[in-house]
Amino acid sequence: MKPKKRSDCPVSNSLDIWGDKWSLLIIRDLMYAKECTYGDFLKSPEGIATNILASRLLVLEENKIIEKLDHPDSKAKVLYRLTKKGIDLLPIMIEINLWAEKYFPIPADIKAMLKEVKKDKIAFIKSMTKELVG
Amino acid sequence: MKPKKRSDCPVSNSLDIWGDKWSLLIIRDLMYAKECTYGDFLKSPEGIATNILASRLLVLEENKIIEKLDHPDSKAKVLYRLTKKGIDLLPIMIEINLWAEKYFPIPADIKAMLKEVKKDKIAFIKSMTKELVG
DNA sequence: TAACTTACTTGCATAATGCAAGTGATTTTG
DNA sequence: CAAAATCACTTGCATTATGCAAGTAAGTTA
Repeated sequence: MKPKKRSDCPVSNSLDIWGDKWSLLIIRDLMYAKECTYGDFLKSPEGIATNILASRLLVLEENKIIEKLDHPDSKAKVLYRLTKKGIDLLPIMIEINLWAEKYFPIPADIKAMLKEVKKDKIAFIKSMTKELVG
Repeated sequence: MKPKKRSDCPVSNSLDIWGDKWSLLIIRDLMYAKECTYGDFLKSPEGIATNILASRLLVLEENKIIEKLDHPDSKAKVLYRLTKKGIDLLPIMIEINLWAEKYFPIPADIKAMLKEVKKDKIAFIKSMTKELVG
């Protein structure tokens, strides 16, 4: 663990963990899929480099945002999952999507999801959290 | 403008603009102060380097998150302000603070602000938006 | 008008990212 | 059951971004 703490600001502290171009995409994948293997992350459309993926996964794990699980089918595979701390990033992720929707063109499937969000944001978060925890 | 667009994902598109360790801190400063000079940003506790600050301000301006204004007192000074697009990042900023509050120790003044937020999030955003726009 | 601010730029060292190839432990296949 | 494939990474190296210190030009103050 590096002695990174630029200030007492909560925003700064948060960015010290996941404030880069890749971490939130890893977290996004886990929110959509609940469980991902290393290879699953590599398949995402943004095309993360494998060494970067390894280093981000390590930082996220060290900070208890994600955790590793044994894969039920094979010892060669590893499953990654969000912890509660990671799942709690969901409101941030949703607000990012809502902001983006206002200013960029958005894929139809995500637009449909955001329609649900806007009906009842709290209910949406609660239900998705339940799904990810369980 | 660089041809940066890693995917159609709204999260990815957003991170392409402000997904780094500094941009959201600049935006935070503008949310607290409404208007900042170049020197004001440099005074923030995280200690951004002046060349990095210049490059981030440029990217944020190119993406219409912030805008430059003439300083009323002096031609030597420049005022930076959030655009509506920038102000609309407020919900994200709030959720980051709320997440951080759950998992880190938080300065008392920010804690007090978050208490207000939790009383009525929508009202808080509306009133702060109004203040920043006006 | 000389000293000082202000908003940057520049040069250079260091760190992070990106790409291609490699490794060792499993797991599947012929 | 040995060889090929899969899986989760590492490693080496080129490129890019960040960080630091110093410099500069326009504008302001004493």
